[in-house]
Amino acid sequence: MIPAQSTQKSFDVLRALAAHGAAGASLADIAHAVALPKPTVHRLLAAMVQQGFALRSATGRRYQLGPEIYALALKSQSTVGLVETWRGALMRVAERTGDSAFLMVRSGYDAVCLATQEGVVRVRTLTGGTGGRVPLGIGPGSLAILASMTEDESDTILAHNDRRLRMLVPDLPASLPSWVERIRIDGFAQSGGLFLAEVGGVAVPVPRHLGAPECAISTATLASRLDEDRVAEVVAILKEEIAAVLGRAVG
Amino acid sequence: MIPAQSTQKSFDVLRALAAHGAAGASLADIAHAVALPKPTVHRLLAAMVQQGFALRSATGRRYQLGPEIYALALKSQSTVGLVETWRGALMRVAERTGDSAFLMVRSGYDAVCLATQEGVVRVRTLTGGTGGRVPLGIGPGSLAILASMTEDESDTILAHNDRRLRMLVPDLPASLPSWVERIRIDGFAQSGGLFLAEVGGVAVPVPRHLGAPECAISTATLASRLDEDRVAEVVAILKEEIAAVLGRAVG
DNA sequence: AATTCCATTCCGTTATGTGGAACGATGGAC
DNA sequence: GTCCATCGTTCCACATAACGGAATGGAATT
Repeated sequence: MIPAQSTQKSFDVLRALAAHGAAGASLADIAHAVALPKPTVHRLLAAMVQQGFALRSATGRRYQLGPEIYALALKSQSTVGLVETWRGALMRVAERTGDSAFLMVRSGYDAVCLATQEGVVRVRTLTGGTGGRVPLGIGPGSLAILASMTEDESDTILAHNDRRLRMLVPDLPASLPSWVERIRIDGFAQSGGLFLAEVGGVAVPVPRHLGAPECAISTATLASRLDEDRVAEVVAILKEEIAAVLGRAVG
Repeated sequence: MIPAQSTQKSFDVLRALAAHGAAGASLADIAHAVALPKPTVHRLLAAMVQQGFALRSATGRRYQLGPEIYALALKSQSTVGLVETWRGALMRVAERTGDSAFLMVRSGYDAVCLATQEGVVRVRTLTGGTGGRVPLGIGPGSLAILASMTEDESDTILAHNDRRLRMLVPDLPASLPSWVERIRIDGFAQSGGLFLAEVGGVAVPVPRHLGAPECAISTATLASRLDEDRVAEVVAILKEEIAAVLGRAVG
């Protein structure tokens, strides 16, 4: 494994802070979320507060993300650029399909939602909106991202995520890798209704280009709206809009 | 000092990544910026790339901030809320004064600029725009933030930043603490033209409220536009707009 | 082809983080 | 007002995990 294990702990704490809402989280909450003893988390949080990565409430019993994260994000030109690049496509997809559209990007072993465009039809999604995350391996956007990598890469990630995925979805299909392979061939991913039965979605991977991370454009809508013909229709729209942004055909 | 020293190193690396532009930074660049040996930085970056906090170019020789930071920022409700809260005030300040207006917030030992509203007059500022940072102790916004803390706190921070401040401004006034004390009494801070001679600015601290971090609203303009009367005028406008947002008088 | 700069791996050393246990603070119930 | 449960904080002996100098491998530049 890659070294710098103590670093991981801080990162896990950051994500745990993000996962809790505006109300913030107590030390015990976070310790539980990251499965580390309280003294360890206490030490990490103290350092993070000092550096502006975390914020303590006046009472001192609640923590939340600090302004440093936001300030760094403002300087993350490549990601800001990515969002700007695709916002127009999301708007057109939402307009043309009537469903909600999402920009999903790989971040470590997760897919995160960086931008959303609500359509006429609004549903509760796996990620729960902007900034939400899903382990790579579940959800159309997430699967499309896996399909945009080499088989080696996606297999490694799926192996790494196995535990987490099974925790979320007990009856996980036996062979995700072959499912991903199928997506590579088809050129799109479709929600299997595994997680939220009423909700369905479609995603098309964005072809790798100039140092940008792996990403995909996806939609979410009511499962009942997604018969076979409609899937083909939505996929075509996604491919058109991606092609329009990249200036070349997507296939 | 607070423990978790290895955590600090990752944070320093993140800031170094942010400081470099869209072009990214090489391993050697970063190692130099954070004053750590290459193998150490290499290890940290490997972990950060794996977690999505950093991004490697296709060639593998350039690093930049990854999407994880942006995703976390989207979930930093308190900071997002802060920016939303003050954006209107910035617009009105820029409108009424004709100068540029800034929301400055404390983040660790720095003041960071979270939002900007350009006025008719545009100048180069200390922070260099949204996401920019300055050590607490220099610049009107930064000084106003110090003035909004207890004397103990501001003195501790000034002592901590002494080295960095002297590096930026060789002829730093002997007693910053008493200058800050003065700002507490006056209720506003004014740029001393220490850094950029042609540029001047004014800042008013936002009174501490409901768990929000220390912050201030500041303006920047041509030094020539800032005679004594004008300073009083701009300060009055800042106080009015802050009061309007907080729903109570400032002063 | 030679040179320089940069990234990467190795590995013995030790500084660093670790976390159980004990303590102290806080707030809610009665 | 007292008791109790929960949470946050400090301490410290211990072992792990990070460290970084030196050597190696690659890539770009002359």
